[in-house]
Amino acid sequence: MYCRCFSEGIQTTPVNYWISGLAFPDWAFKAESSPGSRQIQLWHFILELLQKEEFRHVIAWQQGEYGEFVIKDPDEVARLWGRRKCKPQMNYDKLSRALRYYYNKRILYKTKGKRFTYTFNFSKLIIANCPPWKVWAPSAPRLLLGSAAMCQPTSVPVAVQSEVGTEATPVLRTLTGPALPLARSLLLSPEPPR
DNA sequence: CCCGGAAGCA
DNA sequence: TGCTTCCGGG
Repeated sequence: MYCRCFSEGIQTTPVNYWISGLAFPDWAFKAESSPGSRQIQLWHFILELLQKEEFRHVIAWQQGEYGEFVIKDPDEVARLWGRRKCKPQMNYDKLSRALRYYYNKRILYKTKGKRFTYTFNFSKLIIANCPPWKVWAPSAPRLLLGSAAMCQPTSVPVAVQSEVGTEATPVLRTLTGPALPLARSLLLSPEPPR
């Protein structure tokens, strides 16, 4: 039977994604970035929900750890995910199992003690989806601390891209506002907490 | 709730 | 490969 649920729920938005007001590289959201599967990825979908204000009562970023988010309405998130994937029997139990598979892939980790709360590992997410032609040569001087810094995100503030080659910490000092968290995530997170 | 093994599916 | 489904266990 033909499934038309793709047209329902959340629409697929084009370019320029924003997370809590800061730019996020568009290639990180492209399904083509993940070889082998052109289906929508769960982490992609979660990011999509988080990006939209109309779902703030369902899922939202949490103050505190950067990348930390809370699923305020697990049933609704599962319903929306099931709609997108044409799996009407989806529920939070199954969805959370899929999220748990991200632990070993280091895309997500659980914030223990906090209910329905997970944290994105942005450095892993970016390095895993950064196209090869945008990854700097390994022979290039190790200017930054983390492996994610090998990437050159397209939508990151110009100040980061241009000055990132000199010194890391002065750049962070010059950055203000919402750009800071991403810069910190990229520059100061060599390896995420296990 | 949260975890992760196991099997199955496209 | 990236889930989906099911489930025993903590």
